[in-house]
Amino acid sequence: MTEAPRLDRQVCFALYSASRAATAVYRPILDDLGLTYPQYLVMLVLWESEPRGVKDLGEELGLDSGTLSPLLKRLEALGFVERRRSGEDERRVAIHLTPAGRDLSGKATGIPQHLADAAGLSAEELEQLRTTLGRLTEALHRSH
Amino acid sequence: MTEAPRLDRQVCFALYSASRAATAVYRPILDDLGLTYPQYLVMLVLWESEPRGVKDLGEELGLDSGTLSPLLKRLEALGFVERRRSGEDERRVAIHLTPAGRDLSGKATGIPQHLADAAGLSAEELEQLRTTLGRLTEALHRSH
DNA sequence: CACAATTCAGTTGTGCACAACTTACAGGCC
DNA sequence: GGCCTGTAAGTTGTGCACAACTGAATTGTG
Repeated sequence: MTEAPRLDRQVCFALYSASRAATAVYRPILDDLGLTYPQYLVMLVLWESEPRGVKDLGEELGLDSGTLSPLLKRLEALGFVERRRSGEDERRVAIHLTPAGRDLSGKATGIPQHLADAAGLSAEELEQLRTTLGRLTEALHRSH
Repeated sequence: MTEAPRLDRQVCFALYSASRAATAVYRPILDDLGLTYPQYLVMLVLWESEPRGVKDLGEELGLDSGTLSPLLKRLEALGFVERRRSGEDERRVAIHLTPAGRDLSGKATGIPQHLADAAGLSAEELEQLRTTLGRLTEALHRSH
């Protein structure tokens, strides 16, 4: 009696749906800044500390150069970052914020609150969700 | 004192990371079946009941025809589904399973267990996570 | 019946993800 | 020094997501 798994019982589908729904909530807000969601993530990392190498960004976000290289070119075309070959190590490209990129940080301040407002969950629930997801992601990465 | 949001405090990033980590766990398993993760989701829906229209599938999965049309063509090329124009309503395309598509269901039986094993969470935690994510997705959709 | 509005699937274009590969550079080893 | 191994970033190709649009078929309304 082999039974096909059911869609509505899959944690994986719940994650996939929730993730897409969350970026959909962010999309119109980020549109105002001229950013996509992955570009916003890169900016978040840079706002914490810069310059950063491509590999460095990749480790922070779990993305490889195949995703980041073109994304960073687009951010550079938008005038938010600058890519400079490192002098010490010619292999490395240091990603610097431009003044416009730094300014964007202020406009992005209230963005996470939008998600919290739209989420329909209490602050504790959101906090617990974040923690659980963190543990889950860790475990999934360790598993292969 | 406008402070830039921090990456590691964002529920949205936690969702995004966990979702990608989960599909990464599924990827090698689904490779054996010849499916991508979104293709697997479509098959899950069809295994529950078929034939289904494109719009019908889209509502179930939260995907539009722009995503589904080419995906279904690939599933047809793989020999797992057949697309037939409906007789009653010539606008509609009914997606039928082929025998090969039906057979695949058996091979997919154990897949969700892999995620559960890799998750490092108890059954209750997984169940609670699924429920919370469901509520979150609902609320996010309602919010716009 | 006529025809306007709606619905369904598909197409086009952009931007991720990710695998596989390439190129350029760095550092160690003989 | 010459070579070998490893590493950083970039390129290519495939497959989603999703917005915007197209074209065909159906439904609603006068």
